[in-house]
Amino acid sequence: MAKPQDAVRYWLFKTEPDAFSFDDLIACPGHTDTWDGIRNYQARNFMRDDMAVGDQVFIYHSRIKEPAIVGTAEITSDARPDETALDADEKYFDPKSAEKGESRWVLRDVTARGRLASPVTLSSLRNHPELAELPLLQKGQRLSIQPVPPVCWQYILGLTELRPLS
DNA sequence: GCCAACGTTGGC
DNA sequence: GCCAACGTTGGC
Repeated sequence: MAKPQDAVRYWLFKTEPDAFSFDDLIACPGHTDTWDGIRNYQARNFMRDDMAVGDQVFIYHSRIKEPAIVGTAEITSDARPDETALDADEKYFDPKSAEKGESRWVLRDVTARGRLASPVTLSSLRNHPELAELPLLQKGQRLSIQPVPPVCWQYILGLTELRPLS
């Protein structure tokens, strides 16, 4: 019997598609890119401490007319320092990290795995009492990286077809 | 574009 | 260490 810490975990990553969309991730070599720019301690701690290679991720498009989960991805690297925090030309430059010469933020590689046949919108998620525990649906939450309870992961995948990428 | 919710900063 | 001011997020 697998120990709990060996279990695959599930996550939800938000992104604003105008800045970086699921299709942008797919367009990367090997469907893989670094998930950088996380500048919130709780989100960082999830990424640094609680994820493992092989964990599964919903990619969620935020700040658009119909926010929605659009695809899945997989964590494909360990955490490493997010050096974009040290570069004053970067959007997510962090003066405090630069001052120390050491980034306090981390990133991981993420690889796109499958596209949802139809996006599962935020408003549709709210229609399912089975998803009451999903952090995304809690009032006032705005973490860009959130855990997804395994039961919710399975339930959401049951709402539409997942088409694996070649 | 508005604004509620929430996180961070910095003076004291 | 408190907390007011400020900045950001993200649904609507």
